[in-house]
Amino acid sequence: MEKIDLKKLAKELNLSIATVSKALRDSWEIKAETKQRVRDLADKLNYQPNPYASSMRKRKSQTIAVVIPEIANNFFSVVLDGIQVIAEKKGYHVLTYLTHESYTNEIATIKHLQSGRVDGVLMSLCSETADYQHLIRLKETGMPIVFFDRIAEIPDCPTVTTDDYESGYGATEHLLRRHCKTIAYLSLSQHTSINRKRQQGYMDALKNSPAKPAKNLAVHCGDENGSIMLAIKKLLSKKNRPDGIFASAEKLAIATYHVCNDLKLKIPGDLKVISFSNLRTASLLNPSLSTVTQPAFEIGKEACELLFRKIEKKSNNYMSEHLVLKSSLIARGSTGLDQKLK
Amino acid sequence: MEKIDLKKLAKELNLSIATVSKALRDSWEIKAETKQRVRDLADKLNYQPNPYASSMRKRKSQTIAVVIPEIANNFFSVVLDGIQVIAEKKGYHVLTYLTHESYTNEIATIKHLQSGRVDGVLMSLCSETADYQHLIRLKETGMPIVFFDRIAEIPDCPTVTTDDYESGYGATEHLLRRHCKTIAYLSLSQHTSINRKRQQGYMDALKNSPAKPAKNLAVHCGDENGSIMLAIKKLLSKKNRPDGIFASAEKLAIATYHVCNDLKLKIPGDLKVISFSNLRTASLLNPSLSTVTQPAFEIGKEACELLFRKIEKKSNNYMSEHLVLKSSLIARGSTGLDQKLK
DNA sequence: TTTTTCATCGAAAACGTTTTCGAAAAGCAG
DNA sequence: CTGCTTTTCGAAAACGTTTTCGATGAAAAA
Repeated sequence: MEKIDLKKLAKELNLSIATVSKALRDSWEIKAETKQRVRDLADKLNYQPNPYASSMRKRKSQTIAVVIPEIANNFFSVVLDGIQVIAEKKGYHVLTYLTHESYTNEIATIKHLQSGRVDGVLMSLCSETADYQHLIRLKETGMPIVFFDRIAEIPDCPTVTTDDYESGYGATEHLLRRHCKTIAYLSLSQHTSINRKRQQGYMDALKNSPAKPAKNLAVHCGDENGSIMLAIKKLLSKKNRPDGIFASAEKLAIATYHVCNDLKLKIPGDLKVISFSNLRTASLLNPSLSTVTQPAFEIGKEACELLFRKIEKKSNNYMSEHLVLKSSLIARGSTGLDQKLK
Repeated sequence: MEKIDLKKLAKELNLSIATVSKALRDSWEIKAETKQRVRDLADKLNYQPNPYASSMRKRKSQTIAVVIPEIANNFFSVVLDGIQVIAEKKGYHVLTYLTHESYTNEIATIKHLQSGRVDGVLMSLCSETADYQHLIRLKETGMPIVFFDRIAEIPDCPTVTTDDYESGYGATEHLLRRHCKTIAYLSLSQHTSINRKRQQGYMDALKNSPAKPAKNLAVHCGDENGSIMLAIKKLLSKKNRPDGIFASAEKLAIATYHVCNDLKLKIPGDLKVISFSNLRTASLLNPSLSTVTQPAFEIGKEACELLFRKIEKKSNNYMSEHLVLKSSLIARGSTGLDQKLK
């Protein structure tokens, strides 16, 4: 089964390579009968054009890159699903790169992306990233970039986010309404854009509360399981431990559940918990987990569509678009009324 | 920021393109001093070789494809993680394609892969696939293919699987030991390789049981949530409904939990449940879910390493490798003793 | 000195497309 | 029949690399 290319088709048909090429892309220069002959043989021999030769000549790769911190994560995997759906519809191919929350990985990946391997980049920053120089350089090469969720504040870069400030405010307010007196805010890193907004929402909700809780407790736990468990265990072992936790990432809530099991703390009796999460099993947990759920699939789709708009006509790259989708707060057992007495 | 290529470097350095190219790949033909000059300028101008030009000339794309049914799935996303880790280590790029459990999608994707876009393919079949002609054709073009989990029985194709028969046997045995009298087996599709083996294990375990349950109940639920819920609800509404369920996919167990909530059935009191699953929150569910857990990350890594062995030396493609990893059965609350009386 | 070897580099072909431009043939009007 | 347009096709350049092979000059051997 030898590789079949334009030259072979041309020889077989007694045509030139140019004619075969044009026939296959349905050019008006070629008469209908010839087109049919070419297509028939191409189908018969199962001709598949070499995408790299085509990319080189057209200077378009029909490929986009998705750069994300991790893939084994309910949020990112669903976002990727949304991206794939749109990309496939457009006939584009998707290269994924994982930074594993490492800044140096992110830099290396971004640097490589200058090579022309892709026509555009969809990206969510890693938790360590505090400097955007590498991204600015990439952007200056003319590469279309769309950020989602963990965005970089770069001029003229479209973004797709959720209403993080409002969600943070709402989640905190929810805990306050459930009579929490001391509410801790848990995050992976203080560097990310989403953390800044969610934490600000948390702080403002506390400030505006009539109860006026004394202080605000923001704990940045790092992104590895070990440090997370340690930080939470330390937090919940203090004499005046919080009675409410607002986790800004799913794994923080999971860790909180485990720590509570260890420390024999009852949720929601001793501690109420609400978390940003896309867990499909949130309602089946013990107790069911109150969540702020982001529309991950839509985020992926919207970000991808925004990217294609950038790719297809660079004209409007002076007006940048910032799409903000709404998360939904779903109250469940983990912030329910005290069940200790049951 | 204009694109910088070999020609620009060559002109700047008063060298030929050939020399610059060879210097950058550290050829022995070029003297050390020249190499240094070239590298310095390349670094300074942030030169990134065009991968498509390189791919064309070398007839190697440094890219592999991963074809999977879905990505928003704990198992497949972790497998992908393992794949990415190995691929990145090898300097390879990863294209992912989702079939969304559709046979026609799978065919279209596989057909496109004949184009030379990738050097190898990692694949898990979609649930509808019962015919392997498209895969055989791809293989006959010389494309290295490694199957994992849902494999195709094709001669000389390496596979990475788990001990599905033994796990199916073990899970069923576990339910029997927990005094289940009527055990149902739930699957998405009867076509997949894993289903055949797991179901065989289930049936053999029933046959070898001293209690000798009357019949075996295998229910193929389809892969969409609607049909799954319907099938399970129907199963659990029968007069002589089963008192044990062995789910061969995570989403089947989730659906079972929801149906039990609807029908006011208690797990494990009225119904014991064990499931193939990679849920990280299995232990936090209500009740905690007994699982057969596959080593997803290792599956991804091993499959990818197998693929690279195929890519790097085609010599040993007569001896095919079939790797079988062990799943682990973790007994939890959902198959615990009757708690109805508590 | 002449011949051989070695070290270093460049010219050019090749990878498989796409596209520009010109050529040939055919149709048409005058 | 002549001049013009239209239709249909092919030659060749280009995309940015890699690699083969030959050229050059200098050093080593004769």
